[in-house]
Order: sequence, then C-alpha cells, then structure tokens
Amino acid sequence: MGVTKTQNFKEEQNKVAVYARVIAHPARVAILQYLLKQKTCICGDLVDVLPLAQATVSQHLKELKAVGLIKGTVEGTSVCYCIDKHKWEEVRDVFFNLFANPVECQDKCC
Amino acid sequence: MGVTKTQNFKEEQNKVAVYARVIAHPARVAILQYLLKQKTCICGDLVDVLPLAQATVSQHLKELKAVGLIKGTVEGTSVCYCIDKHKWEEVRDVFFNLFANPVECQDKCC
DNA sequence: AACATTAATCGCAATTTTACGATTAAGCAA
DNA sequence: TTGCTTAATCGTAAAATTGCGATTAATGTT
Repeated sequence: MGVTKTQNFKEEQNKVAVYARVIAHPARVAILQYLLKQKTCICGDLVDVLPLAQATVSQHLKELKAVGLIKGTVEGTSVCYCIDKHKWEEVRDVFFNLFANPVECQDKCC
Repeated sequence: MGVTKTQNFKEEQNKVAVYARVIAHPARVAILQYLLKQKTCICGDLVDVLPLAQATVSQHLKELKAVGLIKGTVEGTSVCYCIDKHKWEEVRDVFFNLFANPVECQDKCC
C-alpha cells in the first residue's frame, strides 16, 4: 500500500502527475517564483528568503533538480541556481495541454 | 515532522500548491481526462475504467470534490460526476499565471 | 418487506513526504 | 595548514498519502 500504481496508468497521466507533484508544495513554488523574479542567477540566498531550515531548502532544491526544472552550478563556495528554460516550457506545455480541454457538459446535473 | 508549513507561505503559493497537489496523482489525472472526454455526465463507471478498487476511486473522487474541481449529483443508485467548469478555469488560470512568467537568465551559468 | 446495486466511509498497513539537527564535503581566506 | 563559509547528505521523527477489504447507507426492484 502507499504505493502509487504508476505502471497501470498512461505515460502522459504519469507525466502530468510528476510535474504537478513537484510544484505541489508552497516552498517549491516560492523557489520557482523567486528564481523567475531574479532575472539573473542567484547564488543560494534562498535559505534567507524561505521560512525553512537549510537542510529542508536543500531537499526541495534537490526535488526540483531531479525533475529538471532547475539547475545549479557551483560558484566558489556557493551554488548558483536558475530555471531550466527548456524544461520550464515543457512543463508549461504539459499543463497547457491538459487545460486546453474545454469543459462541455450539457446535462441537467451540471 | 511531515507537516507542510503552510502558514509561512504566501496565499498564492499555497493555492498553486493545493491545485497542483490534487492533480499530482495519475488516477486523478485519469479521472479528469475521462470526465473531459465524456461530453456528458457519466454515472460512476469510473471504477471500471481505472485500475483501482472501488474504495480507492471513491477516495480520489473525494479529493477532487474537496478542491471543487468536480461535483457529483445523486442519480438513483449511482452518482453522476462532472467537472465544475468555473473551478476548472480558475485552476487553469492559476497555472497559466505561474507559467506566464518568462525565464530570462542571462548569466553564463545558465 | 426482502433483495440487489451503487457509492461512501471505516480501519488498517505500507510507503512517501516534510522537516530539521548534525555531520560531511568542498572551496576560499588567513 | 587552519579556520570559515556554504551547501549536500545522513539519520530520524512525525505526518500525510495511497490502497483495499469490509462495512454501511441510500436507493431502486421484485
């Protein structure tokens, strides 16, 4: 139990789920928004911005990295993070594609 | 812990997270896609379509209902589900708004 | 009333997620 | 080298999620 039966669903459904999952936490949304706001790379002042401990922030960054939404390059003692433009647009398109479907139910119950 | 520190984040960040969370499972994505595909209301044949037990499907439906993305009306012994058009568009807009941000990092590290 | 059908809920187990202190690793500075 | 700074990783605890069998509730059928 507690295991999502991934293999029983279509690849696209799993893709949506994986991408949704990674932004399904306010801290990760905050990280993405912060990186978007900064037009330039920022070098790890995320810990100061977020209301979380350093270890926790690092863990969230790891998840965003795992999906490929952000990348980090070592810059001296600190690490410079930024959004991967290509992946960002891919994730965007996956959501756009899902929500492109119009809701058209004509029954009396809706 | 295991507790998301919701109160420490901005309302919009939590909103994105909540909406993302509800579609962060392939079964719920499948449910939404199925309801979108059916132009009319369907009356609970979701259990036949999904590779999950009735109790599990019911639980996923409950979560989608809790967020307001779907509604169910009792129709005899079965229940007729459909997507809430208004909420669907609100959720869509929340994602559109997030991904409307362009990625513009000019640093050498990106 | 007795029975059948359908979906929600309960109770439980396994797994995953979130969070953080402590430690480690890597690079820079004196 | 020694010390400092920064970020990743480890270990652990608490909570949430996923899944399902069993039960319950509601409605329709005979």
